[in-house]
Amino acid sequence: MAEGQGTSTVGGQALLYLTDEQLRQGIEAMFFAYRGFTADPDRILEGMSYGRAHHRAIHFIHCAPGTTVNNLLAILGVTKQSLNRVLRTLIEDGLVESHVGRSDKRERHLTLTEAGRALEQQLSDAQRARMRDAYRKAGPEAVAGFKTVLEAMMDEDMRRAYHALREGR
Amino acid sequence: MAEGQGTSTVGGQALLYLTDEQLRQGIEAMFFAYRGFTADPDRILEGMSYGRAHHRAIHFIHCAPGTTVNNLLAILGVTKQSLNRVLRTLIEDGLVESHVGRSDKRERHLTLTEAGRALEQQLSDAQRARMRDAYRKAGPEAVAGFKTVLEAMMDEDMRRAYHALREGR
DNA sequence: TTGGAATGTCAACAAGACTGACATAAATTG
DNA sequence: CAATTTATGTCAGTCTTGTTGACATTCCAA
Repeated sequence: MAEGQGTSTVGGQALLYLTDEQLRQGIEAMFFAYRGFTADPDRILEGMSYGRAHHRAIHFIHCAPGTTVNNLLAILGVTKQSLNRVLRTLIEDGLVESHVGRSDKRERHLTLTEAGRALEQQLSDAQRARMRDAYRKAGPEAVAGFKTVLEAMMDEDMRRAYHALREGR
Repeated sequence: MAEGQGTSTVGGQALLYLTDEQLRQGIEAMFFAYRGFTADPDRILEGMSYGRAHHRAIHFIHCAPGTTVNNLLAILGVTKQSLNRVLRTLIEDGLVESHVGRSDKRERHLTLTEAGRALEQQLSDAQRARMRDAYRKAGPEAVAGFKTVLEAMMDEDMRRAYHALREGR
């Protein structure tokens, strides 16, 4: 049990006394942890004229190869104009390929090229390394709790997107 | 124990078999959860010509009233010029007050005005409500694990800042 | 007392988000 | 078949928030 976190048991169910101070602590932990979470890929990307936006696109194209622009838009939660700028540079630079859809020719299906996969690997290696270290330090029960809380924190539609990605694999 | 998370016990210590896929899952959970985490304050701020940067400044000035610009800079991890723009508008709009330091006149000490405290309250109410719901859904053990992993994910200097805030209260 | 370090401000610029308008091509519907 | 809707791409302009460079003020130490 975490220190300073009041609990009691009513009808066999543990309850939490959540003070504002405890919630604030969680909010700040989230803020600082997210900075750490993005720090390594950011460092790699800086100087190669890419940013976090490119990283996100590359990540999700890797996860769902052949995904459409519209699909990616929904996952990333940005406008098509914004995504398009990023995709254009990635395609120009030969990291992403865009193929006209077979059945629906309006759609463009996006995949990583060999070079794209190499960069994806480099970025996700760095991010996974930090994640792995954190998981190791914290231990398996903490990791399970971590994922449970994160999922509860998502909006409904993001939770759907999150699970959809998982099932698609 | 979370599903699909292999564990074994060696010398009394639980070990994790962390596949790339499991780590990726954590990475995506972090991405989607952070979106949810910032969604409510973002909604409140949109239309009042403030953004996330203003929220962060207000949050940490509230936590550490009388803090200096330099101090805030270290916590937020941005350049002083970037912070200054945000502070200037907050001061112009009467949400933040800046007082020249007594002992060191180079320093400016920052505090929230009444109006600033009101906005802070509104923003953090929204964010805490989401946090509280997530904590309730997940349960006390999950919350403990959540905080443990987040802390392990921070950079060393952010962890220091995080603990310093806690002690200062 | 003088030069450097610390602190904060102003100006200009870049990345990446946004909106709105519009073009094109393909699919769908009446 | 004609009209509409859908998926995508593009241009122009704006906003937020990050950056660097230049500079003023204040403090401190040699």
